[in-house]
Amino acid sequence: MTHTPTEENYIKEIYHLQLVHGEVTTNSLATAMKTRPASVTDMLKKLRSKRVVHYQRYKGFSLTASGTRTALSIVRKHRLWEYFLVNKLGFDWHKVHEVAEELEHVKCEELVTRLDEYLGKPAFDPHGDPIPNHKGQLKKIRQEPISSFLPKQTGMVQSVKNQSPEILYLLLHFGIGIGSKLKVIRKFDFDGSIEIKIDKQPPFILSYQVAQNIFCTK
Amino acid sequence: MTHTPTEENYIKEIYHLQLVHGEVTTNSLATAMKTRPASVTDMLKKLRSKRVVHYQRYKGFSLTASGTRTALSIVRKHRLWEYFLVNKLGFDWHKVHEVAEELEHVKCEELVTRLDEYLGKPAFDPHGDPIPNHKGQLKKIRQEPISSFLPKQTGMVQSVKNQSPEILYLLLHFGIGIGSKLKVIRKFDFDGSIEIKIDKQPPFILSYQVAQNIFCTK
DNA sequence: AAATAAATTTAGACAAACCTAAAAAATAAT
DNA sequence: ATTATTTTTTAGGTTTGTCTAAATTTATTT
Ligand SMILES: [Mn+2]
Ligand SMILES: [Mn+2]
Ligand SMILES: [Mn+2]
Ligand SMILES: [Mn+2]
Repeated sequence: MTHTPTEENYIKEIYHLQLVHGEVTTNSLATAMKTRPASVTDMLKKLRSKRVVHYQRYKGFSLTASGTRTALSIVRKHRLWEYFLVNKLGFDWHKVHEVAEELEHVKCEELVTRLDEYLGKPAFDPHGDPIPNHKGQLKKIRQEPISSFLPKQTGMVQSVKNQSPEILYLLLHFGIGIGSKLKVIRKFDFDGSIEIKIDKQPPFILSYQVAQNIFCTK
Repeated sequence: MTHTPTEENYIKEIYHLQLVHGEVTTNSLATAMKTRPASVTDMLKKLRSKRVVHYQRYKGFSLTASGTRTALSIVRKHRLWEYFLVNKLGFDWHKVHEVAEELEHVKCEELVTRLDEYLGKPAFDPHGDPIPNHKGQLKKIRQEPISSFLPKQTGMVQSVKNQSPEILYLLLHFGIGIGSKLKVIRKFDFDGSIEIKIDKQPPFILSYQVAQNIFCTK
């Protein structure tokens, strides 16, 4: 079964919303897709006819097994391209999502296979998100937000939850990236902000909003 | 001015037809685009309103200066991606056109610049066609079809005119690629076929149809 | 159990890119 | 100079993905 770029974007978004919130609704999908609920309903009928979603009017919807496989293959392409853009072309990590949003729709199995090989079959994208392998399998890593770490504890950055260009750009300027080792110096109860130290850099303060989004392993 | 992928494909095709035949007509463009003359007329009105073509009904059309610049930038992207697919990902040269046909529409100036840098600012694509530089300038090479060479003359392959996957695949199997040194052994007047020798390979015969399409420098 | 509010779907339209069939203009042939 | 042929354009429709406004169903309050 072949899908239009628009269908693929819907499929990917349904997958993400299911993963993050456990469920999707017409409204939440409309918000995520920056479109109207009526348009979502139209698309759901189309995706149902293509066996991508289970859907009964007024009763909700979810990806079928085959729809999930499709979603994973799109996510795979998206993240492989992001990896390419950052690690081969030297893009900053906050500029690649938008471009990968287009590249992910290029239709060519051989391209995905060769790109994967060329990149060395990476398991994580530049934002620390797992890249599904050719079978759709994901590597999982136990990780906690740095905001939950205690003073004197050290964590290694594994991923960033909120991936807006704004927060990624901020982290770039703090010198924080995937793999950075962060030591918690102290926490300020008043606003939840945290003082952080990176080796060979002066300590600095992260707001709670930012710290919540930096996921680390101990 | 921003264009849809469809508009871009029309612009590129108008450019090619103008280059190869000196002119374009509604019918020739319809054939090239695998669509109907009526659809071409619709698109011409749209492209005129976007100042891409000069167009008067029943009087013909041609690219404006700005339309030509746009065409060159699409050709540039197409050929850079082809170069990438062959020289970085290891694709065979007869499989890349179709994929580049999609990649060329990805909208990101920085991507083109970085890709160009990454590839070493190549001047020719895998089929020997010139890649416009960032200013839209093309390198030209004096070249003749190997069918016009005389016995005992040697030529170096610079480009292939007909670029259907079929002829490219055939050449691949003969071991002929850009840069190959071909020595003409003899020519058969009956059908125009030519006996060719490549160093360290047994001689072989090329049909006139094929020989006509292999362009070489002396 | 009604009434109200929220979520979802339907109805009807629109723009892009395509189509077929018919009309109009340009070109070629007599 | 007509007539015939070819080329191009218009007229009117279709499909995809979008929209707004109205109707319907479900969920929440009272
Ligand atoms: Mn996308
Ligand atoms: Mn990512
Ligand atoms: Mn194209
Ligand atoms: Mn080429």
